[in-house]
Amino acid sequence: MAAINTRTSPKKESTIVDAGHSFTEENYLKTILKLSEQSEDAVSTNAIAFRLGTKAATVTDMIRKLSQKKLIHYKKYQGVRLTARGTKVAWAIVRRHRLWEVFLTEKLHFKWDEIHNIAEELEHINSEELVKRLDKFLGFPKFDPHGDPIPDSKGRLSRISRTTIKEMQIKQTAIMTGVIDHTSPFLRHLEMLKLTPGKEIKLLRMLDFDGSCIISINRGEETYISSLVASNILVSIRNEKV
Amino acid sequence: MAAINTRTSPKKESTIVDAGHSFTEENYLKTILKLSEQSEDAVSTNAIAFRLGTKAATVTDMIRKLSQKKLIHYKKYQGVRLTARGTKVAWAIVRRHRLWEVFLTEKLHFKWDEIHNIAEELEHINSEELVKRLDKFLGFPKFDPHGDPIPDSKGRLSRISRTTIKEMQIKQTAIMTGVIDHTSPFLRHLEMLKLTPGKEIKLLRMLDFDGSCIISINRGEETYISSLVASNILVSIRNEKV
DNA sequence: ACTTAAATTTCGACTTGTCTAAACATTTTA
DNA sequence: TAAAATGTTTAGACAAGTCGAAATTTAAGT
Ligand SMILES: [Mn+2]
Ligand SMILES: [Mn+2]
Ligand SMILES: [Mn+2]
Ligand SMILES: [Mn+2]
Repeated sequence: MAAINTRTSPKKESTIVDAGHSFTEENYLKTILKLSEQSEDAVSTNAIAFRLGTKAATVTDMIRKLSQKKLIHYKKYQGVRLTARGTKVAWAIVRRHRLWEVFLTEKLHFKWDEIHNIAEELEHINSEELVKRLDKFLGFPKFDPHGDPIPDSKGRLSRISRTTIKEMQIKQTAIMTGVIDHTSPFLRHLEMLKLTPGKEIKLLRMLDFDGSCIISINRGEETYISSLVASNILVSIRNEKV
Repeated sequence: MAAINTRTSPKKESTIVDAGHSFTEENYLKTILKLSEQSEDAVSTNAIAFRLGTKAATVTDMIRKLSQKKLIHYKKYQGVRLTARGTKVAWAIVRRHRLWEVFLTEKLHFKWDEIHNIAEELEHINSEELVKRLDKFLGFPKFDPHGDPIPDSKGRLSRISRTTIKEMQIKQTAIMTGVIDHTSPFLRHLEMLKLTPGKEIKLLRMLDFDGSCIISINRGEETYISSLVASNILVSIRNEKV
């Protein structure tokens, strides 16, 4: 299970600011960003190791390196936080990932559960110009196929208020704008139900004893979804402030 | 000048046949293919080292590895040749490279001298399905932006007879179908002259004392090109057998 | 043939990214 | 607050890819 992925970019061109991170470094940065979003606390060694499928010892080494490069703040045993620079670099990677995901679905017609792994590789192609042109080619999309926001070239990202179906009021209407669970089985299930970002969802009933929901999609017939499914679907309710 | 590029693909999916070559291995295979095309002889260690910007010692190591994997034939001090399998793998990489080049020019509007380095990275994204869909998206192109043939998914490639302008007869007409020199300065020079694949070229005069040529492009006004330029432009003359 | 010269391989050695086992620090929990 | 559990770092090793220097082999020259 050795998933090695090294690259010492000899890119002398590219942006002066921040070029030359290996595949591996980039994956660590992205992972730390993801984990940072999930809680205020510093990100733990174990959490990183788990998400990356490596061991804690390995993470400690990389943490040292990233810290030396001033991409993360680190004090022994205290976990890590991205620096301003690290944050910028990490978002740039996420931007590339999500733009490629749009490309794969919109242009190559991949299904939304097939794109993640390919984008996981494409995101490391490190050319400022490539990303700029890809963005334009795709029409400057604001969200990826899973409903996640794509930061613009300056790192600004459209934040919209999102809750799960579970938190909706009965008879309330909302637009589906994303998923929490990104795994293939879940995505395929949603596709089967024709429950994809952009659809209008009205919560008709929520069953007391197991929390499952009856909804209508685009004002069509009633659809039953389990509590688990409902709690993994993100929706935006009109007229809501962030 | 350490241009490292490692990857041990943990791809368990993908084609059963031939997956799981590192970036580095792929670059060696492609290089050996290129050098094989330039002469009948076995490819020498030094030639590979030179093209890859590495040292002979390094090449010897990789050669052993590739040989062990049955991708090349190798006897000490005798140079290497691709096996049937190695040839297939190498052409698949070339195919990906050239398809991405088409994408970069046709869809992202890169100039033909800017695409090589980016394609050099994209070619290693190893997904059968991705390449298949990209090919379709691009309309199954037969040639890349430099006029080089793109093998189809079975490895078949359209061979057309090509010579340089220097070998044309006076008053003869031909279609530009490629370049020998692929460097940026040369490509930019040709672009400035509007001398790109597809153009109709008529050789009007060839000067004796320095071999420079006067040609017309698409029946337009006369254009002067040096002997060096003429010898680096590939053309196809109608009604010629391979 | 015998002696150079050139190309190739072998021999340590270094860098990245990884792992296991053992040591050390911080938290829990009784 | 002291012992136990959990989390993190250190130490030693390994595979991949690379290099310089030295040893070998093949090719050339006379
Ligand atoms: Mn990745
Ligand atoms: Mn996504
Ligand atoms: Mn390459
Ligand atoms: Mn090309």
